[in-house]
Amino acid sequence: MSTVELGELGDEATTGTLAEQVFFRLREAIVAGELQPGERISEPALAGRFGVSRGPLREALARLAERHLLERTTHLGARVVSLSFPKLIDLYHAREALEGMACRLAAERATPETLAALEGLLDNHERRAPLHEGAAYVQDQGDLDFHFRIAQASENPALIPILCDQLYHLMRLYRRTFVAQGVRSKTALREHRAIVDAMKERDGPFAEQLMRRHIAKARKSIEDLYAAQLRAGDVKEE
Amino acid sequence: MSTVELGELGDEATTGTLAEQVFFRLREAIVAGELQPGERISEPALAGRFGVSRGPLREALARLAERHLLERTTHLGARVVSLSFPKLIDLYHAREALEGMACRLAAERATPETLAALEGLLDNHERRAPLHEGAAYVQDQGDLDFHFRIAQASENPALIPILCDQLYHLMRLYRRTFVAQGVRSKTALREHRAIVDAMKERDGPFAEQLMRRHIAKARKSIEDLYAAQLRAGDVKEE
DNA sequence: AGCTCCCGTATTGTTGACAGCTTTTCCGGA
DNA sequence: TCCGGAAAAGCTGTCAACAATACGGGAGCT
Repeated sequence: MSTVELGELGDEATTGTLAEQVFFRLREAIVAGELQPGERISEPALAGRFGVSRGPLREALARLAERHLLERTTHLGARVVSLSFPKLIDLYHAREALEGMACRLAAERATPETLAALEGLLDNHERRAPLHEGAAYVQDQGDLDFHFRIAQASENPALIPILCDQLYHLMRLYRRTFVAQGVRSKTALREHRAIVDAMKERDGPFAEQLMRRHIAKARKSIEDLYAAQLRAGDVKEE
Repeated sequence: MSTVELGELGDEATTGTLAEQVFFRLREAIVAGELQPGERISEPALAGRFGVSRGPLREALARLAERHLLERTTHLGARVVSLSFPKLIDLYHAREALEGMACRLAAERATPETLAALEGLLDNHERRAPLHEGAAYVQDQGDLDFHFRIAQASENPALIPILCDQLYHLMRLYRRTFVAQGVRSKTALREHRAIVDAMKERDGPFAEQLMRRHIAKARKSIEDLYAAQLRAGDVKEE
């Protein structure tokens, strides 16, 4: 139910301390939209819902706040992070930098098997894409899978946590909320192909450049969408 | 005692909940070297030292682990993160990507006042540099100040926390431990000048390129140092 | 009527104690 | 002397209760 291909790529672990379990379950609840963005969180209520005491819960809250999925205010409680177009655009700037670098490193380091797996991933996407046309959900999930699999292939323990533990889940949250820019599905797949090709040629700098342009294009399409909605008055400026 | 110029740039706050205070004090203790890298942390001991109960302390531990200053293992406790050359090199790769982007954004967005302040900062560094030749400590602190002031000037709430809340303190920790690569002081200052010049010309892409080369050069000098120590057998490979 | 002040209520912040796991130590045997 | 195992000590994980603060409503004053 969670991912399209293979297993999870993050730091999941269904076992361990209660604080850990609550951390994962709560994160999933946020990303899945069970707890709406901006919604206030009641500690006693959540503790009851998860069947734990407030101790482990507060530990989980602290961790999630550190990852910017929650915002805590002293004596006032925690709220699910609130979303906005400007924040999403900022996120894409960070992704452009980080994933570009990750792509360069992955191009230089990834094993042939990893590269083949990446290509297989794209084959699957291509095969599935025409099936439910416009159903961008699967496609988007696949897109995230592709991006963060490259992050892992960078084998850089400084980049991976930032991309896979922080930005990845924020992106999932945004995808769930600001749906359906699946318009770029077709051309995105083509760009993914080009990236993998560059990686197979072991051309790190070029792979980085392609990845950066790929993400920058996605950002621009979001900026356009934002500008349009601004003109239509659909969304408050801020 | 803490910074060379102006006030702190992070998220400090001496007041608030106990958990918050402990978080800041413990982070400072780690970065300052009071708690040595790799050292095990006893919750009762630390709780006693800070005069708080274990509840708030554990919240602080969870947050610090999220920022990779601690490593926690179930039923086994927390350890201060252990340092290594490869990790430091990975860190520089991340910085190259992130600070490059931050520099580009700052070049496009920073107010003339901010740019002037940046130049003033460099003037101060230049004035102080020859005073205590080789005393790279102040110089290094100044270097970090410069870099993370640019991060703030990017005005990107996705980049700033990563650079200023996570990488900044890790860098301080490494500087304290793997001392004295102040050899690059002179040329680093020149490169800083060039970066600010590009920013003043509002040439975002060029400023980014300069920043990336600047950080890449620093990384390479560290890689050389590492290779030399490897040959000398000073440090275990891993 | 509207504003201010005050009090009750609910929620967050914090504590101390209990349960389970890990490690250490100590003792007996080879 | 060295090794193995069991008990004990210490630590981490968890809980329920206490303290302090913020929110909501009503009375009283202007």
